[in-house]
Amino acid sequence: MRPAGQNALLEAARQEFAERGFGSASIRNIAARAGMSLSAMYHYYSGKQELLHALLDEGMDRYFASVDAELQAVGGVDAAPADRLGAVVAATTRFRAEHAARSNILLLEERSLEPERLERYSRRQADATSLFRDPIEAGITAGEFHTPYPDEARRGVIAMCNAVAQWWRADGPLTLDALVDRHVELALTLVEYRPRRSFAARGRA
Amino acid sequence: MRPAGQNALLEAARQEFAERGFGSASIRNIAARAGMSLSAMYHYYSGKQELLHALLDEGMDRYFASVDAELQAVGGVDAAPADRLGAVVAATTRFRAEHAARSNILLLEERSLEPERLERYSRRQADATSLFRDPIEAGITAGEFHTPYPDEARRGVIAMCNAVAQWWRADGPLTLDALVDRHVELALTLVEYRPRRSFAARGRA
DNA sequence: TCTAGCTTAACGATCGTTCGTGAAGGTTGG
DNA sequence: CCAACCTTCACGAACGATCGTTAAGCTAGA
Repeated sequence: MRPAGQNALLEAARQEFAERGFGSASIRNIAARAGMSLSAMYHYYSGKQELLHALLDEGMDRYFASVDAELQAVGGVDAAPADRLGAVVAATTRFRAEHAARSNILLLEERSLEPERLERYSRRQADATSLFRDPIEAGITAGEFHTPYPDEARRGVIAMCNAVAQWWRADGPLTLDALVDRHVELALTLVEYRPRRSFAARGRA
Repeated sequence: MRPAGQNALLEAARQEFAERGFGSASIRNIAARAGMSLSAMYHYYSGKQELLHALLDEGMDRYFASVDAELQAVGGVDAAPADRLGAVVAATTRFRAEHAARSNILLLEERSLEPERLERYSRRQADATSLFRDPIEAGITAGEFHTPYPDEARRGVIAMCNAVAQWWRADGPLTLDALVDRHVELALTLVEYRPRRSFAARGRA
């Protein structure tokens, strides 16, 4: 369990970074938002960079946890490719919407990381990419996805999900549940999902 | 025609903003990159904000010019919806790739604009959105696009195109021409483009 | 007594901006 | 023709403010 002060600090930094961007954010504002003095912040984090690093790490942890949970819910790695891709798209869309500030920092502030920290972050980002790549390739191998461009389709699906953090609003006309469903459908459309017909088609009209 | 010093200034600011972000960018660095003193910069632009504003305006001008040219090439507003959407997707993809720095500033630095300048920018952004919306709705009306979710499909297409500015590299494995073709195909897949069969199908096998 | 948690005060650096100056060049009035 | 004047473009120096960071010390609980 994290100390309460540390949580307040992370939350304050998240808001400040998301609103102004890392460069324009001031650690004095962050400390004030967290209800503590500037130097108290230094008791928990050794500087502005480490604050960003902690935010990115924590955001990644949460994201992977969300996707893993959704993947397990549909049966894990043994599930059908369409179900796995659907789970990843659903979890990602939901995460971008429910954690917009977190997501925007993850997506936009990569360039503010110092080189050695960027390396670690890039590794985790590659892991996130393969969450989409694996089921798409499995679907193509299984003959259920027919897109001729799996790489570009994957990038398209990821971009569609990520963009949610920038436009979706809880008080908007579209509920999150509806959006998630539509994104799953659109993703399957993009990879040209057409399930193989069973040789013994049962109960046809 | 813009003075040479002004062009050098815009180019320098574009690089600096794209690399570090508006907040972390220093106008001293920008002036140095442009090969002039800090005060000389103030002769052309009244401050950091106006530099950003000029960049965004110039970027928007160029983007609309690119799309308009591509639209005219396929026949303008009278062209078939699929051709119009294809033209917009092609022009946008190409612009994001060929003007990555410009595009990233357009896409990421909106939040650094002061309120009154943001208003103008948002208006132009809405115009850009309707470049995609109009042909998609025309395609649905014409019975050629069958997606049940035109709004989300539009957002997906736009996000796919925009993401190009963040990942495509000229020295990568994928040529720009090939990427443009694939994006057009993927966009038409996403809106579920299925051209109406002619009542008088000619020359069928 | 020790330490975790927090304070105020201050450091040097850099920030965006402003000021005063002046060289160069064209324009105008006599 | 010349002198006065204006505009354009550029410079170095300095402004006050804010930046990230550090130092030294206080306080309460174990």
